[in-house]
Amino acid sequence: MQKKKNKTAISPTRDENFPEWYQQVIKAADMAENSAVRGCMVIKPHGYGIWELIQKELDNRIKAEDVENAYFPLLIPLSYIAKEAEHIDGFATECAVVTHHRLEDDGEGGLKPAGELAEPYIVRPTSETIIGESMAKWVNSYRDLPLKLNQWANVMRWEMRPRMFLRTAEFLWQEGHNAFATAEEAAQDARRMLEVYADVFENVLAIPVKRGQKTPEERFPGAIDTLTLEAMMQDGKALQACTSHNLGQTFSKGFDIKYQAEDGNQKHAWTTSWGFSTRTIGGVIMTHGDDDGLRLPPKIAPTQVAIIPFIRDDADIEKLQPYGDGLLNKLKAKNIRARFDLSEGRAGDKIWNHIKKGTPVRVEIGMRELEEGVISVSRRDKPGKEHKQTVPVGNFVDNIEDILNDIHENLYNEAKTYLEQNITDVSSTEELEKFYSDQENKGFVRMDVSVLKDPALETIMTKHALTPRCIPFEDDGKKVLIGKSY
RNA sequence: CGGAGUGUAGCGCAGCCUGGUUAGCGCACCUGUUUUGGGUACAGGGGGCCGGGGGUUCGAAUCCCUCCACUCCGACCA
Repeated sequence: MQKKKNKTAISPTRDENFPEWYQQVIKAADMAENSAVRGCMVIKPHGYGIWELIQKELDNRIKAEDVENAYFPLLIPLSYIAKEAEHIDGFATECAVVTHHRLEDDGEGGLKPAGELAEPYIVRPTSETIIGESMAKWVNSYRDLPLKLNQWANVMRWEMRPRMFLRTAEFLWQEGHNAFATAEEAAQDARRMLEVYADVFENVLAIPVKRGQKTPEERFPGAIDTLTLEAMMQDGKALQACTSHNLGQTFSKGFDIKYQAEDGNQKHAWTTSWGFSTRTIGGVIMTHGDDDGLRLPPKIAPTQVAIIPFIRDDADIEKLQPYGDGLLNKLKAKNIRARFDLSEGRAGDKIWNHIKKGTPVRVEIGMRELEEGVISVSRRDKPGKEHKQTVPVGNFVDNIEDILNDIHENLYNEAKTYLEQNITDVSSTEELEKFYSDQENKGFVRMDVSVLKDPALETIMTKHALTPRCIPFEDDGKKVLIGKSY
């Protein structure tokens, strides 16, 4: 009867043990599980359904920026990545390397690699190099620019410490790669694509973010400028959500992406790259989840409205089925992702399953509702049956978009309040030290950007595992946010 | 890759220290009855290479060695 004592569907609670809570939410929501390969996960239908919805939203926005989708190979010749010193420096330690192309009998009942490759391939950790190689071929004149490409792909980084969604050895993402004739265009592009990401975070995922610039030490290997969105998880740690890089001429020089300008001279292009990954799903969990599990913002909920029948006997089903189907069809006609759950099983269990999976709206129908032409509506963002409301079917159908929007707003505002309340202004390194020495304190600290040149900073940062998260645009580059991060 | 911990049924755990019947419990699952509006109740039942390999022993979930995986704290990173 332990479950009855627990008022929460997930144990431990966030307060008791946040990392363990995170794992349990993923399990309870049936989103993903570990695979036989270290650091790699199986994304189950509910987790992948969320990713597909995120993809659709982001892909539409990317296309609206006149970027075209393409696909580049998984394997990259070793020589490509070796062309750019800074780049290889950043990724060398986490590259998977393909050295053979055949298997043969090892004489002991097993198999061994054979057919050693003359030049090994690496499994892409990112694709700047192989795309740069193509761009060099495709760009001849200033008329070929800008060239804007995106690919949806998997990449592999051999991580030392994998965590579901947040840091897996293989992950899914989109990587955009744009090339321009001028430095200004590239700089603007990096900033614009960051804004596309911010739009997805705020208006699709309901996650508030701080837009800003990375410090030089935190830049992407090979970038001259890295822009980031930093989100705050419910344990006060930062999650670097997305990054957009101004690569300057690093890769255009490394791969000879040259064009003939109007004046007839050969010039190197200016490039950007920008990525958004499945890590985001981890951000959704840690931003919105509660002690009953996942809470999904409606725009990425595979099921937005779950209709759950309360059946006493078989005679009920005959009457409730048309009632539920009627509601289901009306919702579908409005492009609401609704499901009518007529499967065998107890209504209470179905309710809890939807709670754990984060379904935004639950509708209960029974003989009681049927007789009065009403339904009972519960919202995942307002837990507890005291918030359950009984409304006429027509009224509910008319207002469903508003309800979903309201849930989105509510989740966003809750997270926004948390973010702002957990940013503390601090004016000296002594205060910084004092702040993080108190275990009760969490979140980000905001300091004058000049602190980055203070020799006293590094010791404190190392001691408390802090990093500069970003130099936010909203403070005109005068401030820096510091915090612990994932 | 360093430090710490954990691997026993789908999930959560006990048993291990002090080796010895058919390896237990709760939830989930199956059958039946009973119930039905935030996880009904009772009864019966199915499901385990006790993470893998090696060793010690008459005998290993239990002791020793060694791999592997997972989790946490770091270093590194989306």
